[in-house]
Amino acid sequence: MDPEAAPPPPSSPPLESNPEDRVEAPAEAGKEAERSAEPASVEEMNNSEDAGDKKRSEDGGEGEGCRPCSCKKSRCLKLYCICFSTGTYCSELCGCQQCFNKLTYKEEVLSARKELQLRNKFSPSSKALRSSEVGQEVGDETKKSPGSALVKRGCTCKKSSCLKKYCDCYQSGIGCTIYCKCEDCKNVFGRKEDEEDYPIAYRSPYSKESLFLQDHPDDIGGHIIAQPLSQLQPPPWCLKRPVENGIMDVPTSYADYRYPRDKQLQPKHEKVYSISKCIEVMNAMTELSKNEKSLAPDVFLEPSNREIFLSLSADIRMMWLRRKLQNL
DNA sequence: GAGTTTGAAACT
DNA sequence: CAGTTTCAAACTC
Repeated sequence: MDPEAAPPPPSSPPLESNPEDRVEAPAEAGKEAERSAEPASVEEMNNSEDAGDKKRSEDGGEGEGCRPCSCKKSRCLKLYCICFSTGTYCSELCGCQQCFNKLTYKEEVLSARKELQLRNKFSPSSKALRSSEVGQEVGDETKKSPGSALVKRGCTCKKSSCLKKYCDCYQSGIGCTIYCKCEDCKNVFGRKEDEEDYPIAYRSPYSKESLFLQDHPDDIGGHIIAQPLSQLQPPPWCLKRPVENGIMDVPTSYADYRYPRDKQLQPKHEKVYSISKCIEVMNAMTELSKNEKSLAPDVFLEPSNREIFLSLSADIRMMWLRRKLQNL
């Protein structure tokens, strides 16, 4: 068979069905009201919806929040498809071909999901975590703790040393864990082998025994939560309580966190939230004027300011810093 | 942009 | 369950 040659919409079940089975109009044809006219064929559909000149913007469409895919052969009905794997429909942002992961083909999509669920495959994969929104449309299971799904699955990198985006953990900005089966792991966000080596401040607050077994609002399953190095942000759980005298307090809810407090942070804090790092990040903020940049170091004299500054997301960071500058 | 590499998913 | 193939994304040139 030639999947390139206008393969039919998948009959039920779509995933393993014979692609040569020609399928008539999509079952959810009624929903086609959204469109002015239903394409007569897949090819037409793709021509109309997946045209090469389609715009890729940050959001929009049915698959809002879905990271655009560009599947060619999977018809976006397999886990290869990032949109499908995250439980979202493909959108006009996607560059996929022969896509059936659309509301138009809801039945096919649901059928594909169901089949995977039967095989216990349709839980949010690591890919789901790459998406800005997870579990928009998938089952409750997905919504519960998507992060833990990644954690419990872990990565199995062999050649990338968990230093490239091939690694799900790395791509998600989290460290590898005991659940990972990676080889030669050098994940900069934390490594499974030598947990003792990476900064305590960057470790999960969970004890190893209880790791992944607890739910927490910010939990992504006990993984070390971190941002890409370029952003130099500490894990969010470090920010649960304000910094006092340069020592980051441990959240009360993490009372069972076993790492002794005296080992925590005092020296690490200075290192992680150093003035130089703040300035480094600030220098990259092109929107800041020279005048603002000259004043900002005064804000960074305060350790708590440094921590807040480095912890904030880029857009908020700017607002926060400007407010601080005004208050100087 | 084309070709290669990589790891996950699918298949046998 | 292990090995192989397929797939799409990441990466390199």
